[in-house]
Amino acid sequence: MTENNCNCEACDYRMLVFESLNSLEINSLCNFKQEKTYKKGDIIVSEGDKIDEFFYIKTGLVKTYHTLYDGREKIVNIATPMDYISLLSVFSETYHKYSISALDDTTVCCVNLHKIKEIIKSNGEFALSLLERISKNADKIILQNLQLNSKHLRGRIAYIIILFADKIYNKESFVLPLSRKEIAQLIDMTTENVIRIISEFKKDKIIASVNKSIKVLDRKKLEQIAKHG
Amino acid sequence: MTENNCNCEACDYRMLVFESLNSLEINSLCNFKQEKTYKKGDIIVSEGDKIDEFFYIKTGLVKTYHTLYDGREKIVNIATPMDYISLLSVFSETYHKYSISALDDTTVCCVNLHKIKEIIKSNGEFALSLLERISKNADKIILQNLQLNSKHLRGRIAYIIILFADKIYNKESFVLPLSRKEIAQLIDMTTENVIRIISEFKKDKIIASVNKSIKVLDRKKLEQIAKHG
DNA sequence: CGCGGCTTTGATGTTCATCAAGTAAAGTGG
DNA sequence: CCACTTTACTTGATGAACATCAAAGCCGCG
Repeated sequence: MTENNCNCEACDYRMLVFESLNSLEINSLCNFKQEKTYKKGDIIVSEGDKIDEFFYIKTGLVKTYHTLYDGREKIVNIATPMDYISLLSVFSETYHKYSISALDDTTVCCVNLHKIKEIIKSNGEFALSLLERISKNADKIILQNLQLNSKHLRGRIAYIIILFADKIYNKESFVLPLSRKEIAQLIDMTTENVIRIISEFKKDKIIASVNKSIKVLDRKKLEQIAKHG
Repeated sequence: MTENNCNCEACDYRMLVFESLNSLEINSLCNFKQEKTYKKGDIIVSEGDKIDEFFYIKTGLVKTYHTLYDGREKIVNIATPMDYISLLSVFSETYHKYSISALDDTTVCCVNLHKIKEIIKSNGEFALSLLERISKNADKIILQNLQLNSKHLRGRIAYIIILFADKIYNKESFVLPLSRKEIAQLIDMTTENVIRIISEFKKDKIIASVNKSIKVLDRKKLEQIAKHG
């Protein structure tokens, strides 16, 4: 991980994240933030770490995951640029309940949490917009998990292929940022079955795939499996 | 459902929910709220309803659930007095994504959402406390689902028996507010298997149970099953 | 008092995890 | 850069966990 600093007032992301802050607030915030860059695979946050920063992704991709008592890891969310990656815990807990690591080279803006809270207290407009964004994020996670759990394995695989194609890459053809094992951890199944089902989809000409590259061939069928599988 | 009004400034729940509001704010809010009472089984909110109120439970018990495309229902949360039952959607969506119904005779305080947002904007202290409470709630739901899904059926049943004993009734002996079918919908399994496993627990003297009453007999064993089952 | 929904138990079948074993790929140290 | 180790990927065979189906008793309610 490396750190560097930047000018918040001129920051491209200001509009997207802190649009309701005025120049004064932005500048006062500027000294309480750090931009950090991580390499693919780097751990950004470990479960149990003290929470004292509020994170959002500027570039890259990260996974949020939780380790169960027996060592199994469950991936809770994949976050893309502009997402607040801290989940909700930041405002309700003192220690992180989830670990976060980089799936790709990633730049994160880390803002002092105490300072953020100060601004929430003094700027209600900002408080509300934060509440809205964080709510949406948590809601998405809850609903997504609910949907996934209601499906058979084939349906889950179809679901996440569509999710990556639509929500993350906006392309019918992309390179999966996750290993088979990580896909398994994301959608609650075994690595073996992830592989088996991807192979089936290939055989059935629903997708094409070499290693981690995926190309959607039969969109309609994939959607049907995602829904009814 | 019946409605009636009450004096917010003298409300017992004020401290717990709106503690950071001053007399002026409370009184201005008072005209924008309604207390409603529901009978066991009544539907409080239906999926698709427009969101224009913010709810919290004063007395009783409710379930929040989502209906899947094929008609199956998944229970997302059981809310007890003082809980905000609107989940997060209230701040991020215009239409409810979940239905809410009363598991018991229930009194709900419904506050005009527009008014709440106004107060959030003008009172940062309130905004922050709301953010904290809502975050905690969503976090609990996410983590609870994650834990449940990582367990076998016996573990799930043990888990929710403990949950009801500890978090809802604070007693080793209680009457389940849910039917077998609803338990199944809460912890993702079939009604038949809920029944089977409860029967097993009875046979093994881990719990005693007649109809919907449950009494924990072997706490240690139950906890062990909840963890490792 | 009969109908529909909830509960219960048993028998059967399917889905999925586990185990095993082998190949390919990707780090690691000399 | 090559042997070496480790980690990821892949396929098949087996068995366990769980859903589904069927059938019957129970209870509340119009």
